Amino acid sequence: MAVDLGNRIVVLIDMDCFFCQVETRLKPEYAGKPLAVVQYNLWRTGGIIAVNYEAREFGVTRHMRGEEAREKCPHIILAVVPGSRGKADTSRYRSAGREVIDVLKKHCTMVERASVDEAYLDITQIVDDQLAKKEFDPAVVEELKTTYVIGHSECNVNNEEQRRKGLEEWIAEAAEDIQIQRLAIAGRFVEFLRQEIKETTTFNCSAGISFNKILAKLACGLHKPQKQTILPASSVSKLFGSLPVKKVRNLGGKLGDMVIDALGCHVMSDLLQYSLQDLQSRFDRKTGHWLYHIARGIDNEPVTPRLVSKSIGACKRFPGKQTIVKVETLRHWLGELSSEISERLEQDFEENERKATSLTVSFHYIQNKKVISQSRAFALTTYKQEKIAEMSINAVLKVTQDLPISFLGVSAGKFIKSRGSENLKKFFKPSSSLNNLQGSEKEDVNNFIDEHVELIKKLKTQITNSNSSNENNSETSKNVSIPIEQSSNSQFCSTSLKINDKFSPYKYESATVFNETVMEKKNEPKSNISFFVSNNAMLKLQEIFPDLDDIDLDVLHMLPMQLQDEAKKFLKVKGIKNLSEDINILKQKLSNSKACEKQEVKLVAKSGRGRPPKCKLVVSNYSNPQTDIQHFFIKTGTNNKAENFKKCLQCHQLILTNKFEEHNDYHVAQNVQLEMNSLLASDERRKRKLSDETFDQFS
DNA sequence: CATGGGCAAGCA
DNA sequence: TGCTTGCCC
Repeated sequence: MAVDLGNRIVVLIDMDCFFCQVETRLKPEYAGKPLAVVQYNLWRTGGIIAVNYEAREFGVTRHMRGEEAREKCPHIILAVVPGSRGKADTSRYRSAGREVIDVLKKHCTMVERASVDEAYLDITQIVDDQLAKKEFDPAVVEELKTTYVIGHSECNVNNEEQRRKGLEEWIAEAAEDIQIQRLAIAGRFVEFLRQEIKETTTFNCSAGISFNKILAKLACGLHKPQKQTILPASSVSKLFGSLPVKKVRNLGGKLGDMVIDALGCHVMSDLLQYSLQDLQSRFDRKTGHWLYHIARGIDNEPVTPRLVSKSIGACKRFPGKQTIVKVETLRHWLGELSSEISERLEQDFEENERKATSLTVSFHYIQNKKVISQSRAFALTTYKQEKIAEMSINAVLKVTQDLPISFLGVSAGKFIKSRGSENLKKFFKPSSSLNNLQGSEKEDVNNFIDEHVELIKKLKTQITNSNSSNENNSETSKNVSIPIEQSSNSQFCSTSLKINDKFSPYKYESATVFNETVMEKKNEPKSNISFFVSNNAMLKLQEIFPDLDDIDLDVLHMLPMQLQDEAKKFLKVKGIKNLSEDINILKQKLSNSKACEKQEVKLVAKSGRGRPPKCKLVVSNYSNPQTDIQHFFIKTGTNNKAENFKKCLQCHQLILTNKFEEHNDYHVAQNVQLEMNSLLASDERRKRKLSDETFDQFS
């Protein structure tokens, strides 16, 4: 029978025993041997946080101490998480996780980083495009070399014969079933992705392929490691007939216990007997609604494109005898935690061009033998370690006085884009490095300014006009842009500024020497400001001149030769007439989008091979993707009629027809933003040291 | 004496 | 904003 779970194809990519793989890449001699990763190793040989599959054979699991693991498996290797500032530091795994994300984002625009080693992908468009382009060929079965299909082989067993037989049995029905075709094409694509990950990072992973996040996640876990699993809609009911409630994402904790205890539901299909009203009365409205639908395999949570985390934090527990009782000790640890996040925030600023604006200090203290958890949040105006530490210490002491402290955490979040506007002025204004420039360089810069000052003023006027129609003082805004090019193989020509850490707004006071950061072209001479030329990026003139009415000559003097050349090229091909046309289109777009609150107009230089570059305008934004996009979605429980909705081809959500255009703008903007981020980040990473890492084959 | 460190999101 | 829950390794 036909089971409709919607038209999305959602994938979860999940690295196999990730921390173990990272350690094995560093020390290839670990390959093939039982291995666990522990945090700390003084007390009972540390706590195990990851176990490889060789060690699992011996019954070693997480939640064990290193000691216990040694009892079960005497030859086990216990790799210790690096220690820094007196605490475990997991940055090694975070950057390894980024490598994986970098591979994924090359092949898919809708990637949501769900954890350090997991990502959800919405590949609906990719699959349907492929299927539209080329008729389905059952021979794809030959490319599904590590694919299992639920309902056609036993779960939790990796048996090649069974796998192959089940797969062929399933594919045999493909001719009459478009959903089989779609999933098979998806499977082939995911095989490809996993192979790409393997080749570029050495890491193995598993994947789940289905119609939504919950099912993809579920499927992924059923044939680990190094396998991928397709969960067709028609197999859901059978699977749920024996699937323990707690195996489903979000039901692994207290809610799952409540479902079991209050309803006596032990497997998912037990939930089917309850009506929506039943569930909503026993739980809250939202939870009841979710339970009712998830019991039927329905989950509408969209894959929200996001490659970076929303917060950066560091914390440490001080259990038992280690509880902090002296102010001195408190100062020490908050100093260490502040130091770590300060460093990580600076790095994040480099990689992601954003600034955290909020700092939250969390702490647990003990009063009357009870642990009390509290947190305090502040505006974050500096990344200076001393300031962060001072704020944190004051906040904690104010509450705890002399009470013992068992936990400390510092976390920064509420990021805003740091490009453009006043932040750059801050970097440059106090700079004394102008003196470091050679005479000829100065001259070049001055010529550049003279040549283009009129043009810049005109641009400024246009930009201001465009912005004034949408004045709003909200600090968040929305990304709205005009598509630059649909075809994927078209060439773009662009230049973008990249500020390295010495330019951080929080460090500029002490920055007198500027490091060079040249991306893409490795042998370029050193310069004060880094930049890159890419074949598919965009020129962002306003980043160079954030406030065109208030150009600080010192700023312009600092422009490197390469940038000047690029800028000249750009400005020569740039015509005001062209620009004003684009601004008109832009204005029209903006007036349609009431969610757009604060715009920044940027120039995008586009050039095809053998034809002159052309300019387009892009309005870029500072926004929170979730909150913005969700306002377009259907509110469940409202009585909207089907004809009022239109389906979005990008995220496959039903959108209110009258919001559709706005919604679409969102995606366009998001894609541009993602592209920019990805370019900046990958170039940044390329220059980062990888020397201590080895790329030998993982077992 | 004790998995620990780390993320995201929901709720009031 | 502060607190809790859930999940990852």
